Amino acid sequence: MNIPKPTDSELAILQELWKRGPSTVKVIHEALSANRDIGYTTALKLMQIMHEKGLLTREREGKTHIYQPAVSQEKVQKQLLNKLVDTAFQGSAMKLIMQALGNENTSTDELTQIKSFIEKLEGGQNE
Amino acid sequence: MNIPKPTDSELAILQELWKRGPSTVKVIHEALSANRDIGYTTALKLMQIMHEKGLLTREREGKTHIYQPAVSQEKVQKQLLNKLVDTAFQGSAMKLIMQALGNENTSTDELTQIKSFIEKLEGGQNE
DNA sequence: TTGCAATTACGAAAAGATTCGTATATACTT
DNA sequence: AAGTATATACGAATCTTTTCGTAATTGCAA
Repeated sequence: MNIPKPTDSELAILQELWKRGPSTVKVIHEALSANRDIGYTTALKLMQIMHEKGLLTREREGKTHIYQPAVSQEKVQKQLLNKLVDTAFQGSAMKLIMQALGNENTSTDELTQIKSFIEKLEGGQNE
Repeated sequence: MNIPKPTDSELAILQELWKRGPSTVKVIHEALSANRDIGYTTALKLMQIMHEKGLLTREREGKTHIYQPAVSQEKVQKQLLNKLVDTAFQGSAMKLIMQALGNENTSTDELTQIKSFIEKLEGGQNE
């Protein structure tokens, strides 16, 4: 069984949960409010829907619910990345990587990190 | 004035136009039909909307319209990539690149290409 | 010019996402 | 036990995207 692709709002909520760990609607609502105007019940409803969809798990704790991501950050990143590669880069991860490298000024330090990561990959891939 | 972010359907149409060059609705509809069920007037409407939004230009040619992308593929790729970096990778292009590298099996050949691209970047960035 | 086939224009329905108001439930305080 | 504050549940309005049916237009062929 596969998880559905999260919408933009849902992704924002997942980000907060990955960052903060298990949280109440109240906490997430406050976090989202820092970035944009959003009513409490809007946040609540979104999280309820995400729970129905299987994106979040929850547990009762007294009168509130404690929510948690039901999916790992890595898995969702992978999902969104693959989709972008398919729809915008003709399925070529390399094209995407080149664009990403060219886009912003990645620091020389980061470039070095990436390079050594590639070298590690090259080592493992020789068979 | 900035172009709006294309939706998924719109992106699919842009891809066809980038690939094929200026095309009629008929041609694009046929191309899309290869991948999914879509009515002719649906494709037409999408392209009309994209024209209104400024994503496509068009020109009358007898009784039909010839459509063209009004935005470059690279610009749209950049736009979508930046958005993904922001919303899913905490603004870190490096994280995204590492994920992309790890994800699929990029061929050793491609890895080499990427590495030499990085070296070129490093060269230019030392100042 | 009349008729036909292809194309466009338009409007509105359907589906999905986002928003929030109001009602209900819950636990704590007095 | 009653009152209060906080949280949840629910339903509906709104907005965006996708869909397509129907009507109008266009150019060509007879």
